[in-house]
Amino acid sequence: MARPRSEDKRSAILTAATRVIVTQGLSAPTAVIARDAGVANGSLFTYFETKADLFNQLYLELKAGMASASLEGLRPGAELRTQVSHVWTNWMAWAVSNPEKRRALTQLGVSDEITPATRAAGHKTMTAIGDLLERSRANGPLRGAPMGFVVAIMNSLAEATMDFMVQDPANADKHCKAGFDALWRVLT
Amino acid sequence: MARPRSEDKRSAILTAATRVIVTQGLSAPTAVIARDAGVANGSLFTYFETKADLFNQLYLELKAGMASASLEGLRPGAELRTQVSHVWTNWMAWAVSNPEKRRALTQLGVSDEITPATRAAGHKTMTAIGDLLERSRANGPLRGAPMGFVVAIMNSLAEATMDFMVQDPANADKHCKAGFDALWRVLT
Amino acid sequence: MARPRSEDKRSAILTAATRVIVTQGLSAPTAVIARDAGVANGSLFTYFETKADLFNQLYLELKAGMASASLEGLRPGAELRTQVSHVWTNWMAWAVSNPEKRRALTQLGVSDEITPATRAAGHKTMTAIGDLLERSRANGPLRGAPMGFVVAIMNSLAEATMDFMVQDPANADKHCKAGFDALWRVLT
Amino acid sequence: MARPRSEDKRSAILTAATRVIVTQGLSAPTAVIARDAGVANGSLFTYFETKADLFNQLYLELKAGMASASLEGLRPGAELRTQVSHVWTNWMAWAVSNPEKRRALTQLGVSDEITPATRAAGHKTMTAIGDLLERSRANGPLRGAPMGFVVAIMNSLAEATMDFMVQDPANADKHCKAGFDALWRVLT
DNA sequence: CATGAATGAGCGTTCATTCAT
DNA sequence: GATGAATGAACGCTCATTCAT
Repeated sequence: MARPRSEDKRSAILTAATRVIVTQGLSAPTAVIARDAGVANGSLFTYFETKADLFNQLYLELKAGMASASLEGLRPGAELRTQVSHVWTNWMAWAVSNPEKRRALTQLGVSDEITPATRAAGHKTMTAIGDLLERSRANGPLRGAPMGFVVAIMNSLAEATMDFMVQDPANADKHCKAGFDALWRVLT
Repeated sequence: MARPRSEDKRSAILTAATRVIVTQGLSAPTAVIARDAGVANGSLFTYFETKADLFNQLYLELKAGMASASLEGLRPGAELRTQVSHVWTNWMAWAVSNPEKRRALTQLGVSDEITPATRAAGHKTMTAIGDLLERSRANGPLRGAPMGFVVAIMNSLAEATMDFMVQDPANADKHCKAGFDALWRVLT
Repeated sequence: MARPRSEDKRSAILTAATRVIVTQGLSAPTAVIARDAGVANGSLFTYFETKADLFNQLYLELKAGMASASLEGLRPGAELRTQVSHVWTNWMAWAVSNPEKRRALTQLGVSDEITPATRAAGHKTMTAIGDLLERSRANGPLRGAPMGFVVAIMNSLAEATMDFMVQDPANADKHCKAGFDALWRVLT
Repeated sequence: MARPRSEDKRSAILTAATRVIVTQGLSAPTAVIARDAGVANGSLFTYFETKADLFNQLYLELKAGMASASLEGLRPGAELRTQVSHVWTNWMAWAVSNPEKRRALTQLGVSDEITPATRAAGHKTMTAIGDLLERSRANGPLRGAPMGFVVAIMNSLAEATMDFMVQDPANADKHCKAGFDALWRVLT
C-alpha cells in the first residue's frame, strides 16, 4: 500500500524480525514478530505485503547496512592493500558487533524465499568492495577466474573468519588478521 | 519374523527426501517425501521416528557419502600435495555429479533441526581429511590458527569452487584447479 | 479495538460441544464441534486454547449451571427437610429438562482430561448444597461418616433417580419422590 | 476366527487391557495393550476382531468375575439380611482387592463402545443378587418402584462405598458397614 | 497361527492472510 | 491506519486394521 505511515513502525518490525529469526528461525510466526515489534498482528501486513516480502526487504536492509559499515572511512587514495585491509577490518567489526544481524542475514541468505532479484540488489550494495577486489586480483593467480568466483572466495573466507572471531573473542584480532592474510595470499 | 524392515524402503525415503528438499526446501511435507518414495504416509514413520530424525539421518548419510567419495583411491604413501589434490578433486567431482545431494546437504547444514550430536558425528566422517589438512598447514602461515578455522576456510573455498564448477561446467576443471591452488596457497 | 471476542461465539461453541459430546462422545473432533457452532475450525482455538481446555471450561459451566438451578428459589428460613426436598426437586427438574447437559456432564466427569483443579472448582459451586446435607445428616446414622462419603451417596442416589425419571417420564414425579425418600431415609 | 489357539494369550491380553485402561484410559492404543500382554501388535486381532470387541469381552469378564466373587460362600438358607450383608461384604472385598479391575470396569461402563447387548449380558451375571434385592425390598418403601431403580440405587451406594474404602483403607470396615446400613435402610 | 511392517484416514493445532470494527 | 478476531488449508503424527512373510 504505497507509503505506510510510520517509518518507526516499519523499522521496529524489521528489528523484531531480526531478533526473532535468530532465536526461532525463518519459520517463526509473523504474529511473534509483530508482538516483538509492539504492533498488532495484522499491522505487519500493512507494512509488508507478505511474510516473504518482509524477509526480502530485511535481507536487503541488512546487506546494505553491512556494506556501508564496511566502507566507512575508506580513503580511495590509499594503497590498495591498505584499503582492502580497512574494508576487511570494518567488515569483521560489523559482524562482531552485530551478531544478530549477521546470523539473520545468514539464515535469510540460504532461504528460498529470497528472490533472485533481491539477491542481485544485495550484490549491488557491495559493488565498491567488488571493485577493490577486482583490482587486487588483477595480477594475481586468480586473474583469469570469473569475478563471481573471486567474490565467493572472499565471502567464504569472511564467513569462516567471522565465525572464529565470534567463537573465540579473546583472539578476535588475531583471527581477523589471519583471515585477511589468507585472503591476500589467495588474491595476489 | 513377519515382513522385515526393508533397507530398500529406507533408502528410497532418504533419496526422496533429498530430491524433495532440493525442490521444496526443508519445509517440504513428509507426505510429499513419502509419496515420492512410493510408500504410504505413515510408513515414513516406521523408518524415522520424526521428520527431524529423518533429516538428521539424511544429513549424516550425505556427509558420510561425501567423505568416502573424497577419500576414494587415496594413496597414503604419496606426496602430501598430491594427496590433498586427490581428495580435493574427488570432492569436487562428487559435488558435480551429485548436485542434489550437495544442495540438500547445504540446506540441512543450516537447519536448526540438525542436532549438535549429528553435526559431531558428521565431522567424524571427515577426520581423515582433517589430518591431511593438519599436516599441510603445519609449516604454513596458518600454523598457529585453531584447526577449526583451517577447516572452515577449506570448506568455504570448497563451497565457492563447487558453485562455480556447477555454474560454469565448461570450465569445471579450471575452476577445480583454481580452487585447489587457492587452498594450497592459503595453507603453505 | 477491532472485532471484540464474542461471548455469543464462545457459548455457541460450548453449546455445540455439549450436543456433540452427547452424540459422539469425548473423542468428537474439534472440527465437528466448530462446524456445529457455526465457526471456523481454527476459531475454536481463539476461544479455547486446547480441546482439553474447552472440556474443562464446559465441565465447570455445566456444573455451575446445575448447581444454580438446584438452588433457585431456596428459602433459607424454611424447615430443613423442605429445603433439601426443594433442592432435590430442582435438581431432578434440571436433569429432566437438560438431558444433553446432564449426559455431557457425566461423560466429562469420568474423563481424565478434566483436571483436579477443575473438579475442585466444580465442587465449590455446590457448597450450599453440601451445607444442607451436613445439617441433615447431623443426627442421623451417617453422622460419623466423612462428608465426602455422604456427598457421594447423595450423588449416586441422584444419578439413579435421574436415570429413571428420564427413562420413564410418565412416572417422573413418583421416581423423584422415591429418590428423595431414599435419600432422607439414609440421612436421618 | 472361531477358536483361537491359546487361551493363555487371550487372557494375557484381557489382563493387559485392564492394566492399560487404568493407566491410559480407553483411548490407549491397541499396540500398547499388545506389548503389555507380550504378544505382537497384530495378534491381538486374532483374539478379538476389533478394539471394541476386546472392550466388550473384557467388560463382561470383569462383570462376571465381580458377580461370582460377590456370591461366593452364600448360604441360601440363611436369613435374608445376612445373605445381603454377605454379598455386600464380598462385593466390597472384591473391589478393594481388585482396584484395577474395578477402575477398568467403571471406565468401560461409561464407554459408548459397550453395546446394549453386552450390558444386558452383564446384568444377567448379577441375577442372583437381583433376586436377593427383590426379596429385600418386597415390603419396604421401594416396593412399588421398578426393579431397575432399586438396582441402580444399590449400585450407586456400592460405588460410593467402594470409593471410600479405597480412599481411606484404615476405616474400610467401618465404611463397608455404613454403606450396607444405608442400603438396608433404603430397602426395608 | 504369529509377527510386525504397511496402510491411510483422521485429528489437534498452527499460522499467513483477510476483514470487521 | 490500527487492531485482533476469523478463516481454513496444511502439517506432523497416530493408530486400528490388514496382510506379506
